[in-house]
Amino acid sequence: MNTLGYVLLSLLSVKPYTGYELVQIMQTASWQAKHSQIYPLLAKMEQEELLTFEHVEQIGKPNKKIYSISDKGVALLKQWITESPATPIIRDEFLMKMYAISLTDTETAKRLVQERLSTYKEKADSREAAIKSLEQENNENIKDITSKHFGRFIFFERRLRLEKEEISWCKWVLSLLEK
Amino acid sequence: MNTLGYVLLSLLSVKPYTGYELVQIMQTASWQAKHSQIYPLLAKMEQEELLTFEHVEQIGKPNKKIYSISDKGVALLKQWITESPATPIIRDEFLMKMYAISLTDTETAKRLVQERLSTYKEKADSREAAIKSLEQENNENIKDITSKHFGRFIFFERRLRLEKEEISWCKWVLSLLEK
DNA sequence: TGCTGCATGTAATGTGTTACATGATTTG
DNA sequence: CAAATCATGTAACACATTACATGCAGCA
Repeated sequence: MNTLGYVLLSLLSVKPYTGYELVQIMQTASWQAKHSQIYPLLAKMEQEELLTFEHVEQIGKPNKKIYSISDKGVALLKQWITESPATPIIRDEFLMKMYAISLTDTETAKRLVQERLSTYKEKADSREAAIKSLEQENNENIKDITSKHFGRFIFFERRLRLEKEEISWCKWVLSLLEK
Repeated sequence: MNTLGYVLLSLLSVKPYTGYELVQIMQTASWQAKHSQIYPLLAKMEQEELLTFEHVEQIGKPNKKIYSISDKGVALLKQWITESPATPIIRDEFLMKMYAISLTDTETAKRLVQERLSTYKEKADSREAAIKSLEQENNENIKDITSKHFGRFIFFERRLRLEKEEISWCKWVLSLLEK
């Protein structure tokens, strides 16, 4: 089992999802993968009895498979969580462009930072909405580790803070570029 | 040419480096790569005349090749910078573990967050040192885009802010776990 | 009528990691 | 005396992306 497998287990530990949904969720999470990687892996994990799936026939839409984590999957996931994580991998093209930004003119620099700012404003907005709905849907105390939603709460909060930080950095750089 | 190639060009646009040094720099940058990927690519880029290298014989140490960016390389890099960057890729095992943290006990959770906190404290410290030395080595105004060091300055600053944010989030989570 | 969303899957290709290989010098 | 640092390189393997493939519904 590779890390992606454990990531899928983590997501499915909250509730059952289709492969299609997992792709969407991962886009705004801290691990990305394309459907071509996810579908075969889900099938493999189902064969290894870490997951089960339910076939759902639909009208007007393609049929789907809803995957759930098994007891064996939960046990494996629990064990993985306790192990020390590998150092995060970041591949940020934009930031590498900033590294050599003096090669370009101020206008291009401003445009790039402005684009980045807009992107992250949108991201932060939808993240805030996600946190709010998580809070509203659960009257219980999600700020307690015993809550089923605690993990997602601190996770979303982490991502939101990153996004806000990005926005504040962009504004700071723009102010330097205005001079 | 793939993105890694452009990343190497970005780093070499500041000053010449050996492949070995590039690996070290990239570890704390926003793109990581192993030497097994870098050495063949540098050779290929040299053949395409984007880079030149100087053979340096050493005593007591292995000989080395110091790579410099060529005019052709600079032109290609400039063009790349102006293009809209791809969305960043994040693979953060730790955060994905946090997603499912309620499966584990409070002590394990604390340990994981504490480890993360320590790692990022160290990172932030060395980052601060790097910024200070960049400021001190250059009396000129590095906060101006015309400065050759402006790019690295805003880049380092970005990374430092991320690292500080991580520390503050860790402390926040630990405070929630203490309850 | 062409595009997007829903939903799954495979094949070919490209990128990245681990392992193999070498060898002197310094540090614990 | 073992491990780490410097320094480069290749080969095998694992992981990830792009492209190919299908098909209905709703929207502009």
